Amino acid sequence: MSNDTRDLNERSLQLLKTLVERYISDGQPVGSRVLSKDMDINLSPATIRNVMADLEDLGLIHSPHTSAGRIPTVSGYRLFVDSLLTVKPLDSKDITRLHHGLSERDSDGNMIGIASRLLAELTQMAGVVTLPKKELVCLRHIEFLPLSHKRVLVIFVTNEQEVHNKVIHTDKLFSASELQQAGAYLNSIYCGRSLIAVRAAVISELQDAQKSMNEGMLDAIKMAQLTFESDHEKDDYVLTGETNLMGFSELSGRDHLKKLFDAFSQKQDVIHLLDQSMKADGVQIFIGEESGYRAFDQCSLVTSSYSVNDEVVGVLGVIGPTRMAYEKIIPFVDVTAKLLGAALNPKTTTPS
Amino acid sequence: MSNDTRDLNERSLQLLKTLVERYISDGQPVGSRVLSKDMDINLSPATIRNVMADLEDLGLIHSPHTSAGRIPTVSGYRLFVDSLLTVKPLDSKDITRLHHGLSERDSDGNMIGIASRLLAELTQMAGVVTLPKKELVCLRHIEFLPLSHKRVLVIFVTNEQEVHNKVIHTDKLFSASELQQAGAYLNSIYCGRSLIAVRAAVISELQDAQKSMNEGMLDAIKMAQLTFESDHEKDDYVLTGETNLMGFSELSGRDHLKKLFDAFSQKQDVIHLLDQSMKADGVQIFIGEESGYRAFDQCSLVTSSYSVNDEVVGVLGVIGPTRMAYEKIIPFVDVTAKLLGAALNPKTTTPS
DNA sequence: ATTGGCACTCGCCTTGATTGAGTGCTAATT
DNA sequence: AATTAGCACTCAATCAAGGCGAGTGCCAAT
Repeated sequence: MSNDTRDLNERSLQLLKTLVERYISDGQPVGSRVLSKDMDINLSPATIRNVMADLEDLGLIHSPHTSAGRIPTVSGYRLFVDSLLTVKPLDSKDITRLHHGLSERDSDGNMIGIASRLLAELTQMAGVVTLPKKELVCLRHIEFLPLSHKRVLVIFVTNEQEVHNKVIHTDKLFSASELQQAGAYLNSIYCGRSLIAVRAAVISELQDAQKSMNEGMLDAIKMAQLTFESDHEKDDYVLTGETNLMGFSELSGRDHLKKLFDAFSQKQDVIHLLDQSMKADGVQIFIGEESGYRAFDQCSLVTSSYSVNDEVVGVLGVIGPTRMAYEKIIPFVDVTAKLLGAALNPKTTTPS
Repeated sequence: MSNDTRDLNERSLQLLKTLVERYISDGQPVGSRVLSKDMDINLSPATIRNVMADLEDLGLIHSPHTSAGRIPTVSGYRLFVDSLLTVKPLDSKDITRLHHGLSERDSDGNMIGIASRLLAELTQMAGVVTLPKKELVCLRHIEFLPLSHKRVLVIFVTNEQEVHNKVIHTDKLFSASELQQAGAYLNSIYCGRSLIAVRAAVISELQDAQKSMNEGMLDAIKMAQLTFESDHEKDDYVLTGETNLMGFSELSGRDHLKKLFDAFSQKQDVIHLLDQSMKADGVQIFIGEESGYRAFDQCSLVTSSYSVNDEVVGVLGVIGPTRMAYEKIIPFVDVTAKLLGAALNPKTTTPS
């Protein structure tokens, strides 16, 4: 038979849609009988069976065994979300919750964590939000405090109110006041620039030899170099509601669950996956094996990048079983991303 | 029959010990035959059976069903760990790992996290470490940065190098330099005192009305009050290696696992449990239902408080199935607690 | 093109028989 | 009096067989 979806007529698509919807809501393989009752058009089970046979040939659905109904394959889900889906408007309760949670007032500063918790709580699945990427993060304040053994505690604030800290080892011993001066100096020249820019500037300063710098300035630059030298704070994300995933029977095979949670704490695979969504803007979906990571074989990931000042700075999303209510999750993720972007935008802060 | 453990003679205890050890290593109910082969003293299975019947009457062991061997009850485990255990010296590899990980050099500052990870990794169970309690935490540095809308970002450093931050809402608008002065003022008077002490001092200052204070000082005190007013940072802990627990078949009932992980993310129950260990010093053990929390029915918790300057400041421990190798875990937790305490002690830092 | 009919497949559940590990009890032995 | 051997008994686990039912595929009729 053909394996081109163009062979599908309107009715077949409608049928596939109904089947996927039914399977998503019931979790049971759906047979020709129930499908015939579920469909708008009246068709006998026999006809349905013929159509389903075609859909199976196209690899859109399949039977777990001879005498069970059909369930969507990954391609089936894919076609469904790409072309058949009728997105539902957001629940008004959810909208209020999102607005309330993501209004910059009352925030304890950690918007990322809040967004993640909201995603998890309102979808009853796992919510994930990446930290905004560093290129877009600009330095607001930096400061040094002395520790024992020629170590120095660096505290720096980025964007509005994100506080970071790091311990660096210096060549020589500095007094508190020396360190304070160094901080003041660095603040005066680098404040407001992006971390990437600061790193570049620092390196070039050091290479240009010490032309017109006094020793204090040089020490300050050196410390800045130590502070920003590596990706001291790797790409990272906040993941919450993992436990929600334990409720889904399709994920609850023991080794499966362990693989999944291990992947969560390794972080690496999740990061790669989220990075891919970074490029495209708008909502993106990975269904089952599409992700390419074994641990997520039975999961779908609905993501959206979020932007500040029309520049993509991060990704957020929801992780759940492939059998999830895409028509609700997709707009939900979309809206959350937009609201988070707005909440992070310093210009747009609503006048009080 | 009697229900007093004094009825137990040496041989019965030896037998119980062997039984528990065997069950811990195999995970199977242990019968009279294997036990007879496992014991030092040569006894026939029949004799063993008689003794086991006594132990069962005392509630120390029980049969899951008529024709299975016996497994220890909670009381059985309790007697075992209290009186029968022969603790094994720590593996030398583990000692090196601990020393290496908890030496203050190379630390990225977060000793608590490191300790937790070490506990989890070396025991292959879950590791938990509470943050040091606040009474013992002293203020080292405080600083304010302006945000939009009359909000102020407070950054303060406690102990050596722990950085905290919080957003407070102020009555009026402050300039960056006003805030800087306020910070300098507060540093000059409160630096080195414990957070509790600072809070008390701030409150009394405010009550004493503004005797000889200028407006700047008053504003500074007010901000300090906002910063330290509540338990802004609740008792908290760092838990790692949760996924290790998914490997144990005895915990892997789906709802059970969910309850457990929910308890972990609620944090509340775990905190209560850990608080109890705070009082006693030295190693403490909760076996199965002893904890009083349903979620931990199948778990044991081996904890030890850790101290800085002979003062208990926190608790760490290991969470695993009741069937765990207590003879190794107990000394392990003990040593880790001592090393963490030493690592946190500012006086004891080894000279470089 | 659609539908009814029918044989067929196969997972699921129940039943029943078998096995084997382990017990409790009693009577014999030390 | 303590220990042991012997024996009947219990009960989970395993397996095979059979019935049930949902659902299919195909064919012939509409």
